[in-house]
Amino acid sequence: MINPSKQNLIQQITVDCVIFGYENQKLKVLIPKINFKGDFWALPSGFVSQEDDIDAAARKVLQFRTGIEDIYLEQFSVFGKASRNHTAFLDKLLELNEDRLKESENNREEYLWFTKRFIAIGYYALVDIGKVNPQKSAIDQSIEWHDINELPTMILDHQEIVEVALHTLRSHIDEKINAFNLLPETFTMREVQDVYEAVCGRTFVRTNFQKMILELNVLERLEKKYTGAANKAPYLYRFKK
Amino acid sequence: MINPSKQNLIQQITVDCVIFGYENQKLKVLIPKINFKGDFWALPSGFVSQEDDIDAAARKVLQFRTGIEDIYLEQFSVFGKASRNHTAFLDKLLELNEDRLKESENNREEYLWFTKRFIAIGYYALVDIGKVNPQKSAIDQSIEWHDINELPTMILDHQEIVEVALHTLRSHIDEKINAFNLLPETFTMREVQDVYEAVCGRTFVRTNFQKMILELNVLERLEKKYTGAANKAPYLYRFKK
DNA sequence: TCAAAAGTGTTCCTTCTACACCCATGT
DNA sequence: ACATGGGTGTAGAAGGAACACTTTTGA
Repeated sequence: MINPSKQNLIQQITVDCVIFGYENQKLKVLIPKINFKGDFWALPSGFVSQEDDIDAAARKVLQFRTGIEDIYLEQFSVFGKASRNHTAFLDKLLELNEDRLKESENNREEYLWFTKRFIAIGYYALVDIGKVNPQKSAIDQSIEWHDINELPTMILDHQEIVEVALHTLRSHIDEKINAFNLLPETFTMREVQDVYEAVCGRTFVRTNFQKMILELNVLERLEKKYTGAANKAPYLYRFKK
Repeated sequence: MINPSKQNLIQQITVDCVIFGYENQKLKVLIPKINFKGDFWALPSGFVSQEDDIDAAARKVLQFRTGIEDIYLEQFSVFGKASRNHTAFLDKLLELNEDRLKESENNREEYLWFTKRFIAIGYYALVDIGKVNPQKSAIDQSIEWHDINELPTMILDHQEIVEVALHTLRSHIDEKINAFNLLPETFTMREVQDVYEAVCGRTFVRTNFQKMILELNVLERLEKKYTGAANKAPYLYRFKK
């Protein structure tokens, strides 16, 4: 990585991204693990270039991590405690990795950059796991989808950031369901319900769910879908243009 | 003002505050006018000291402008376009005020500080105008309450910031009505309704409003209030502890 | 004919809205 | 008595939740 203190970035600001993923009725979060001794997990995040809108900065993080171009994302909150810095994390990391990390002028500058207090602007997105090929950054050991109920212990306040993101996602799911591009061009009501249940972490009564969704007035009904299964063929739907 | 570029501040970040005020069934916004030729209005805002939580930075702005200690405020959004800078505004201001503003090393540094791109973290509050004695800052010519429907033309995107703040205020009024400390210790239902109508910019049917508020379950009914008016005495209420 | 999954309709219940109606108060 | 503003009740509409019932499908 190029020493960020030498780049044309806004100081003390990060965009921290909660990338929710959906697959097989499960809601997950994409979390990289840092390639140093000591099991450190941290949300995908990035700095803000002087030339980028903060939305664009977040978009870059998401595009890099997921490979998806047209991704829908939303800013949901800011985390700005004065005590919010990476000092404790970095010191622990340095202690455990003395062998790899030597003192140098460049490292010193980087240390000073990173240990300043940082304000995080939180963004979330929700993507189809099947369409994503998660990308490690240069400092990552791995990057994986973690079930929303089994998150690893993350650095700083990243746990809280995920919680606020999840809360926002749940409360906005109705308006955003088509923006996330999770469903194929045409789909059945069952598939919509599966997404809702994974996101909201609860079940819905099938028959009432159908009415609820149809009343949002965003779907149009197409022909039936014959799957070969021994049961009634469900209708296909697509989002209205 | 002390040259901000010499203080221990986070760069390129402001907290911009939309201070809503209520009085006589009217909703207003507190907006200073800058003490230079050219009619420039700008929302009260401040920088973030390295030692302050961003919430604390916003609180300081509100305390200074209103004199109120225990003020309830809420962060609602971030405005972070790359093009978001004060250059156009400052150049206009310099052009109109050549006589007062001379080139100097200090002014030059200040100019460079202010013309950088800034990210604004938006906060709003709602206060009782009767309890506030609006304070001008050193650069203000005046500071006044403006009716929400007759706002002056403000610099940058401050108009949009107010709109988003208002939208957030309206959607949260139910949960926040007691936090804002707008009503006296005891009050009538009519007074509550007046606040709601001013904030929401619409009327409510009296009888239904009463039920709606009582179902929030935050009020307790006290004795009646005899005003001397020739009509039935209304009950007094107060917020439950 | 049967099981599985999907579609429709109904019942019950809660909430919202408009409004009728009565009550208390001081002149 | 009466105008004024406040409190209560109710009828009708609208919206949700639970569930019974029917239909479709391939084995």
